[in-house]
Amino acid sequence: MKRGFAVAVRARGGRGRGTPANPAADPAATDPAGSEGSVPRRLLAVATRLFAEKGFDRTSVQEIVDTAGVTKGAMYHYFDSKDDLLAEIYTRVLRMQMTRLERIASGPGAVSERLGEAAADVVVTSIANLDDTTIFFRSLHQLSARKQREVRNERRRYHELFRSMVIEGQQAGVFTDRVPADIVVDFYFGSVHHLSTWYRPEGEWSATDVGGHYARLLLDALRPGAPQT
Amino acid sequence: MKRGFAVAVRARGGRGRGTPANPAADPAATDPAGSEGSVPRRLLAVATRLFAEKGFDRTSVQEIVDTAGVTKGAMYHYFDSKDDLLAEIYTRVLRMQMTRLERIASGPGAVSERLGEAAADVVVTSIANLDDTTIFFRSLHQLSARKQREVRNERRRYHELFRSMVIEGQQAGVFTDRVPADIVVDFYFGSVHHLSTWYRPEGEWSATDVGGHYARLLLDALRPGAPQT
Amino acid sequence: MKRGFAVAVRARGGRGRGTPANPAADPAATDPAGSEGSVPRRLLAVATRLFAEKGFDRTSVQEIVDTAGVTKGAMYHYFDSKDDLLAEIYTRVLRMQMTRLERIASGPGAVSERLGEAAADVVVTSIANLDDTTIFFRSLHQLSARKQREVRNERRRYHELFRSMVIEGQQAGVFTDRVPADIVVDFYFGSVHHLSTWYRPEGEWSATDVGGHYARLLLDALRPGAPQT
Amino acid sequence: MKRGFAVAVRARGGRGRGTPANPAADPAATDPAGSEGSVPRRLLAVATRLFAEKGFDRTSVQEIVDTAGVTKGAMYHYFDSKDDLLAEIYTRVLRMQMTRLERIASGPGAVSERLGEAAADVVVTSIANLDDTTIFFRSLHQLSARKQREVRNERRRYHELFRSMVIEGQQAGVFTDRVPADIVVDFYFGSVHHLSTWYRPEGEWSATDVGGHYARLLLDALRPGAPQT
DNA sequence: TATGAATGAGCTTTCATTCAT
DNA sequence: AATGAATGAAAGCTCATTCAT
Repeated sequence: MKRGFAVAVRARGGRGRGTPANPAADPAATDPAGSEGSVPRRLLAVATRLFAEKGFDRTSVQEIVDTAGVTKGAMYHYFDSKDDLLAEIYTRVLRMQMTRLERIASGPGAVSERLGEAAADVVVTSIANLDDTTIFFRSLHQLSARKQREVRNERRRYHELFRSMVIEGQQAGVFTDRVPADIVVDFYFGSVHHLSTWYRPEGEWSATDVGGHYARLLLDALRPGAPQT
Repeated sequence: MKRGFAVAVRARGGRGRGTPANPAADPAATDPAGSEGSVPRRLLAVATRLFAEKGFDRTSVQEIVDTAGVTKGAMYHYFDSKDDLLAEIYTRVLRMQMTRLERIASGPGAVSERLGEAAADVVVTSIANLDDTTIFFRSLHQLSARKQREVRNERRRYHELFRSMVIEGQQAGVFTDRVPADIVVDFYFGSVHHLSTWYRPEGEWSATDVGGHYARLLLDALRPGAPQT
Repeated sequence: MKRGFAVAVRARGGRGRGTPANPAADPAATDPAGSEGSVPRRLLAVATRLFAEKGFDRTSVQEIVDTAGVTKGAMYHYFDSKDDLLAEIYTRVLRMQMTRLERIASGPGAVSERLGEAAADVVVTSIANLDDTTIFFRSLHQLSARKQREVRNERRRYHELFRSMVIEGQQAGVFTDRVPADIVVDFYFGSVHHLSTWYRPEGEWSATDVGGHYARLLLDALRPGAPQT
Repeated sequence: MKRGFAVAVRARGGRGRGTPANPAADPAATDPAGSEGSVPRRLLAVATRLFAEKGFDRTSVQEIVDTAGVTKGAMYHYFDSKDDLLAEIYTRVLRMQMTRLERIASGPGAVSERLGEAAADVVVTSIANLDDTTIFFRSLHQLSARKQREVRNERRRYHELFRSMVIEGQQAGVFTDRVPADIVVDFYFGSVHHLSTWYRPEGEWSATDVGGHYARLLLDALRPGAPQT
């Protein structure tokens, strides 16, 4: 994104379900479609939806600006390129999830409680921002090499923090160490990233249900004791 | 794929195996169908590698045929479209995985053994065909609506079979039913599909290692007994 | 067409209505679709239908051979090119119409009777071979320059013969010469060539009706006497 | 045509008026929209000439834009497709001819005078726009099904108006009704549409000559009285 | 007499981006 | 802060024709 613009787009729920993940930050809720928020905000919101729906490469800049009700000139005034729009979405998602994880990991309580809370929270957040989740796991390779590296590094830091809780529990004997912490983390986040391929808001389970079940599965898998044959 | 061609491409795993771009310069012309298998076979192999490396939309037909050492006309002689190439890859993967799962599920042994074997096998197979795995979870939305439906149906059948083992164990009391079988299955296959985002053949773990760990995590999560808080 | 093949395709009616213009030449009437007559005959028949339906440029050789139930190799065995197919159609039409006109023009009877018969006959024949008529007026420019010249020359001979009857009548005082014979002929054949744009076999008028009306209009326009203001 | 552009191209007749292929080499840049009218206007003019010369399918978009001295992007900025260009030509011709006929038909004077004037006028107009006339009768089937229907409907309205004059004369006894008015109209417009296949501006007759002769033939054919045998 | 794989040139269309205003 | 005409490169696909068999 071009320097000098503070955009701070609020998170938007998956495909139309407005489930703000951070409702406190929602300023004006009286926005008819097409004129909500500032121009860059609108562009980012529209791009997120379209990228999730049709994929980055199949979404044209023309379509984005038409849907946002602005012109190409306006878009190129705020963003360097179409890639920039995608990079901005990644930045926003990473920042949000990192912030939440840091708060939980540094909180009080036993490590199993903190890990459980973090595991459930990332599920709930991923569901609340299903479009972001879809884009995240599907469009990484469409980012520039430079930006891909940035994203991967940031992601690694996130995984490290999560992993440090697993290791803490293993060292304390609260979790089994039959499976290396690295693998546990990749195992779990694979499940989380794939939520967008099967979760439907109108379906049987709420985001909280799924968060609870996923956390349960993780914690139970880490229970010490004789392995299941 | 156009009717009347039996292609039977064998699964190929890793990336980077070069295919001469200019087979005209190939002196050993004793191979009647080019430098590496028949033309459609070569096209499918090359397309798999390129789609996994760069994504479907970023791989041009020109690039595919140049790499396979044929012309566009030849490609369109065997395949209806670029989409058809992708569809063929999906068909091949689905058939292979379904066949393996059916064999394992109908085998002898306790349900926990069969589930564990199936869980490990799908990991090993996914790693042996990492390109296929990458394409599978990333390119579904680039298939035609019709073909997408077919793939999803076939995939559902696969999940059903896997789920039936989970349920069998839950009813027998071998597995806990704290988490619904549906969610267990989606949880596990999320992890499996995402193997391609982190697994590196040159890394610390063999495919069998990972298969063992993943199966272990699944079975342990299903162990009956008091839940971990 | 390649030398050495006698094809002698019988005329076929417009779009499915088998109204052979020259029924005496029809040898075998027991032909299931797809195997009627010799290969070149079938190709010509199929090409005629498709060229009339979709236009020359929009009909692919593949489509022609598929419909005729043969392969491309077979087609190129009998015809030099796709253009050759079209040229053959023109040759056939021209020959047929010229033969008929020569017979009528050299017959007995008053010039007005002969002109009327010729005028009606060309209408009936054009309707009986509506596909040919459609192709004739629409595809001339798709012929090679060489073949175009041939067709135009042949056409000129045909017009000359028709015109000679008009002039004969004008000189005999049976027809008015208010309008030059040249223009009368172009005027009339414009109407005839356009039959294929409006005439429908299932419609109100039979081919004979239209032939009668067209001949009537021509003869009445040529009646001597005070002009209509 | 894309919404929002008013093009209003004036009708152009003969062929061969060259348009510089390389307007970049045009020093007189005071004309803000290129060397000859606005870009869409130029494209339409060039397309009309080329479609008439070589046929719609044999004229490539590349050829059109090169001749007009613009790029493909520019063309697709103003027109949805190559078909759209053709559709625009049809719209223009239909509108022009309808307007003229309406003016004449609703004018004063006896029906025979009005019919004669209309008959001569359509000839003169068709000759003044020979390219349009060529395209009109030859390319209808290359239009989209939707647009074809529109054109046919508009054409039917035109024919209806012309036919209403014939019927008016027949009912008044000024014209014979030996031949149904429907057939008279199709007969006459066949002749008119085919003008482009034989009329040459450099030839023996002026457009007015031909218009007079054609109208004469029509009116004389409609004269009441004993038919010519 | 016929096959059908393969060619290679050409087609229409899309699109991110620029730039004069 | 914003417009929208124009660019230029590349995309997917079609097709008449050839040729070894």
